[in-house]
Amino acid sequence: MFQVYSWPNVVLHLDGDAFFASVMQAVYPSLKNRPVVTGRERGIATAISYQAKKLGITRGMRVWEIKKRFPTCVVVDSDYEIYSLFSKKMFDILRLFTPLVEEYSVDEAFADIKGLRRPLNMNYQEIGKAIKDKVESSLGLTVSVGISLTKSLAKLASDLEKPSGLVVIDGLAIEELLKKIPLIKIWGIGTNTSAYLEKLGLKTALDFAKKDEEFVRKNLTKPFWEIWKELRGEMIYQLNYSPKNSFRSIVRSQTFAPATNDKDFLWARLLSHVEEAFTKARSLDYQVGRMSIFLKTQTFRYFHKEIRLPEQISYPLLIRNQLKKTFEEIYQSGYLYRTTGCSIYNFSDKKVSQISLFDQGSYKEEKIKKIYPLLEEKKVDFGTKLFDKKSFSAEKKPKLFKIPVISI
DNA sequence: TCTGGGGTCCTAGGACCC
DNA sequence: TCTGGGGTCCTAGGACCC
Repeated sequence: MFQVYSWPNVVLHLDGDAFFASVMQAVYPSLKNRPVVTGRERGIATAISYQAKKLGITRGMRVWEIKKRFPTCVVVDSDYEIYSLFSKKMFDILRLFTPLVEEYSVDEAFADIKGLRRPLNMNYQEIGKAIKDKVESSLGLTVSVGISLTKSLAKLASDLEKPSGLVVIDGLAIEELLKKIPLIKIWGIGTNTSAYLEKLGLKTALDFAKKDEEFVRKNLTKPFWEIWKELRGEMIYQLNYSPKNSFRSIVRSQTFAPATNDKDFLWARLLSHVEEAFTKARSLDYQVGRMSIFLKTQTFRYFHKEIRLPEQISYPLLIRNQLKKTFEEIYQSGYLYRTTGCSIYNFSDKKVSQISLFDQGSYKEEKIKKIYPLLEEKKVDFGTKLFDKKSFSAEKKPKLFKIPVISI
């Protein structure tokens, strides 16, 4: 049933252990071997060192609660620049062994190590060990490594003996591995699908992998068929070696406490999210083809609507009226809202887009472009109330400033 | 896990057209 | 005016990941 020929493909998964917390411990020796939590600036535990996990601290726990209940725990601000520096070093070390590296996220990478046994004169176990040792000794933190026939299997393997684990699963060992894995632990199967599969009588990854194709096609959609194949040792997910420097969408959102139905407040937050999203788009030289805005209520209802854009744009000022109109459509006074946000997508590259001098919209856009830097500096928001971002705190309601109307 | 913020991909079904 | 059938495009929404 499973792929038994040992190594049709060899995928290595490298995963930093409690990465953000471990980086902090590597950078600040005083934190070594101590319970450490990052995310102080947000008031919520983002990453938790293994020592802190032992105390019972979990992701999302409030910082005040941690300080109160676990006084020995050190809570620090996140430092994404340091994380990304360590991330880069980690990937560079992996590249000493093979150029075929996919940087999957800041703390995870896949590598194709097929065919390296002979040139390195090591078996796959030894190659994994060499990579792991090199990363750990160079960076002063631990990582876990999984090696198997597909990405999905390699990911399960790396997770099996965390922290500082090294697990190699060849074709013959797949069944033993999957036996131990509950459905929810499979990459790509979340709470909904695992609950659904349990209803159909399955419990483990092995139960799922053992089902025949007809069952999978009848009961599940394509993404799960792919996972099913991957678990059986058939490589469906190819590695992607191109650096991640493009986006299909950009989201900016913020949750505040307490929830509110203050319309001016919500509108102002929303506008600043739109500005932020477009600012990032401009920094990438993207023009924006589509966008939507959303509100989430205290009871986790989600209201959102797409805004029709007349053309590809770079500055949201052009569509401020539609924005306002759409906001009015989704805002209902009967709810308390906890989150506002905006999403922009359908990008085109500004450099290659055509700008016609006779095009009314583009002309207006050119004009806006000239005055926009001034506006950004002053945080002018064209006739509505605006919040100074620095004075904004999720805990207390910010002050309102009245800004004069400017027209162009 | 009582829920922060930033992403990706897939699919059903309505609108519209012939 | 009613009717059948099929294709494509688009949007909302679901599910999942780090």
